[in-house]
Amino acid sequence: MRKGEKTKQKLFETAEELFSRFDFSDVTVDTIVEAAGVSKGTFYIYFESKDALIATFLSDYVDRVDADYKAHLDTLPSGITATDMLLSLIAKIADVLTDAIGYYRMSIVYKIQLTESFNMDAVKGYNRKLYQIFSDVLGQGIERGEFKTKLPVDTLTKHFVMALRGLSYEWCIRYPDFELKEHALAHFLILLNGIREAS
Amino acid sequence: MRKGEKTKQKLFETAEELFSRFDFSDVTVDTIVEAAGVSKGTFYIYFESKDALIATFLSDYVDRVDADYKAHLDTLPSGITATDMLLSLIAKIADVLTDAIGYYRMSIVYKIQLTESFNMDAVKGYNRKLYQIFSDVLGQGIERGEFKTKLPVDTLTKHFVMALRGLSYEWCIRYPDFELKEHALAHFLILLNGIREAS
Amino acid sequence: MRKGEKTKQKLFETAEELFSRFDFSDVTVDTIVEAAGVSKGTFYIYFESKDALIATFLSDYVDRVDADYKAHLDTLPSGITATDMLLSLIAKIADVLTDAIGYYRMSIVYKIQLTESFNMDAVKGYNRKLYQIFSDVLGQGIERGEFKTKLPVDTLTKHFVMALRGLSYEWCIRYPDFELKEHALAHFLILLNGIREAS
Amino acid sequence: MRKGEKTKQKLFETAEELFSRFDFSDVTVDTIVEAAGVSKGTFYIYFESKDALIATFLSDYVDRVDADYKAHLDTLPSGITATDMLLSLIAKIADVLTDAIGYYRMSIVYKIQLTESFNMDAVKGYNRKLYQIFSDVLGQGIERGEFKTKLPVDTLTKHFVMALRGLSYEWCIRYPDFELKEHALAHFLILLNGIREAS
DNA sequence: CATGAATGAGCCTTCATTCAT
DNA sequence: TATGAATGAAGGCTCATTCAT
Repeated sequence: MRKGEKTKQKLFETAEELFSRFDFSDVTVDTIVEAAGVSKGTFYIYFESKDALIATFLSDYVDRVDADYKAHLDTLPSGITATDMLLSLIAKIADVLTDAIGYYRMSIVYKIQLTESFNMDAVKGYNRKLYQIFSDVLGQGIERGEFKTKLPVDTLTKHFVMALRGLSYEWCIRYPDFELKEHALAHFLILLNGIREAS
Repeated sequence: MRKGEKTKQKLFETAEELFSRFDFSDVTVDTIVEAAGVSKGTFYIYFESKDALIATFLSDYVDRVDADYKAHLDTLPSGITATDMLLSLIAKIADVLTDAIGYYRMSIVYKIQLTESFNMDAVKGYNRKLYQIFSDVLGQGIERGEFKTKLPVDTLTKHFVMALRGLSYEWCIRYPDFELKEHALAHFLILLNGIREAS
Repeated sequence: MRKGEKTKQKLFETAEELFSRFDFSDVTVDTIVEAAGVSKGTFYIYFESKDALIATFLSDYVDRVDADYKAHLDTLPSGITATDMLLSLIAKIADVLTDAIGYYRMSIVYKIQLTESFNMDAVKGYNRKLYQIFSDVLGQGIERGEFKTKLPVDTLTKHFVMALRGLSYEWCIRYPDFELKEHALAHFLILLNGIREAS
Repeated sequence: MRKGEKTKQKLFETAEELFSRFDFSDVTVDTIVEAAGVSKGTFYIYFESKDALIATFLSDYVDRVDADYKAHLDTLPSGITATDMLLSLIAKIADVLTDAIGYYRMSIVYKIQLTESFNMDAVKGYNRKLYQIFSDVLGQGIERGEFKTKLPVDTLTKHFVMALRGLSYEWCIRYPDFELKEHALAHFLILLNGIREAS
């Protein structure tokens, strides 16, 4: 727990910082250890390989972001409609992506998900917290009769999360010519409209 | 002109085959020439660089696919509703992606779009043929009063194409646990529902 | 004598042009044949190798330049002193180097002489025409009692030609901060002063 | 720090040895590491690139040689004439070139100076130690009235250093048919003669 | 005479990983 | 725990030369 833990943490934080600025393949083990001020051998004491480090990094990442979204939802007044909750959540997500994460970091996450090398179940799994959040809100909307669609909640959830992903992806590849928040809100208005009446 | 063209084609086809199975960065020039049965020097007679080959590959790719979609639309009976046209197109696209292209190849295309190294304007541009196709169909739907939304056609088009991209992306990263066609049809039903009434 | 000779000449002239602008090693056989508009195979019909071409090129070169100097000397009035003849020759040489040949081409010649790969006897041999010219002029100066030095003519010649070479070399490596003509005349004034009296 | 330094030195010395026998472009990194008995990767730990190695090599080189000349001059008795000092220096230089450096290594230095790729200012600059040495001696000669020329010291210095360069160059390209020491002394006698009287 | 497709050794460089200390 | 020297396979690319047509 002493020195070793500290060294590992320093390495990890240094890597995080570098990953947020450069492509994974452009961040070499040399770069990391030099920036962290430790030797190359030390790196391999704490991480089995460069890939293992990347996997850990991404897992951590997603956890933090999701916790942020959950916290936001908890701040909303209880009397609000499901539609407004959802739109508020979308706005929040757009803000986080735009301001806190940045298109570059997001691009990396998307790219990594397309690569088989890493086990990214934590990130893309249906069990991710974000799914739970969407599911909760949509469930409330249905219960209250706000959404009359006959589709089951978990199906709806999948569609909505997927739409979010589509928007984010679009933002990444069109950056900086794509206003994420504006497009996202417009898009979800269509979707919400689509589930308001029984289909 | 005979032999040379043949060799170039052999190289290209070999590369295509390898690209469909491995990551671009995992397909080396050495791999290609060995598989094609020619020398390394020969490769550089026909392709300026590895990157140039990749760019050509992707460009070719998108062209073929879009032409396929256009052809499909032309086979539909003229009396069909815009909604049905669109759903038929979606079904066709899902089939093409699933059967002809394959999730791996598609992953590559998505990944490459997240990389700045290549000029993939041809692929991601709003002027891609696919946009035109969606735009045409949606325009007809509005003219005929089938879609009462007040959103302008080109805005709608962008949303629909984006949704398609979101679906495809999801399919790529969930493969093989994601029924593209089924999800896509369901998703577009929501979207179509969302634009049927004036919002 | 027909077509073949023409092709060889075209190749040679193209090469000459390229050699005057780029380093030998930067002029590839590909460059030459492309510029000459012939195929690579053709090149090897007329020249045994790239090196052989270079050797021919340099030989030709020196011949032309020396003939130029000789011609200049023949235009001088017969009553002129040996000192003035020599200074006039030096001025002429400086002009030719500066205006007709250029420092780049000259650098190449100097460099090639430092390389064993080519047989540059034609260029550096004591039998080069330039030696003869200097020898003639110095001989006249001694006969007329203009130069009282006791050194034999051919020794003097070697010293003078060498001094010329030193000046040219200096010019090459200091270009463009070295006024060749001015320095050369000043330098030869010292040398001429040095052989005017018996030593 | 022990082992590493040793390896770097071994690499450097191996390179030196190879550079003294072959052209820079003929000495490949492969050649060097094989001769040094280390792996290719090791080379790049200690030298940023092949060019960097060459630059270091040449810089080192000139430094050593100049220090040698300076040391020699300091051994001369103080009562000696400037003329004798200079001739002694010339003799020393000729010896060093002939015995310690060798015509091949010298050829390399001359060749490299004709190449723009390297920043050889250290070698060819007027501020090189050798210039200072010549300048000092010539200055003394003028002060003492030994040289009555009206040319300023620094002009004289340039002419003399240039003459030395011309001699060395001649030696390089005529080797082994050129007695450097003998020719150099004879040549400088002419030059010294040329500045003894007011011109 | 001429072509141009094909060769392949060679070049410089990178980088994840190992291991003796 | 930590070091850092050493590795070597791999990468993309060049170019003088050959040879079947």
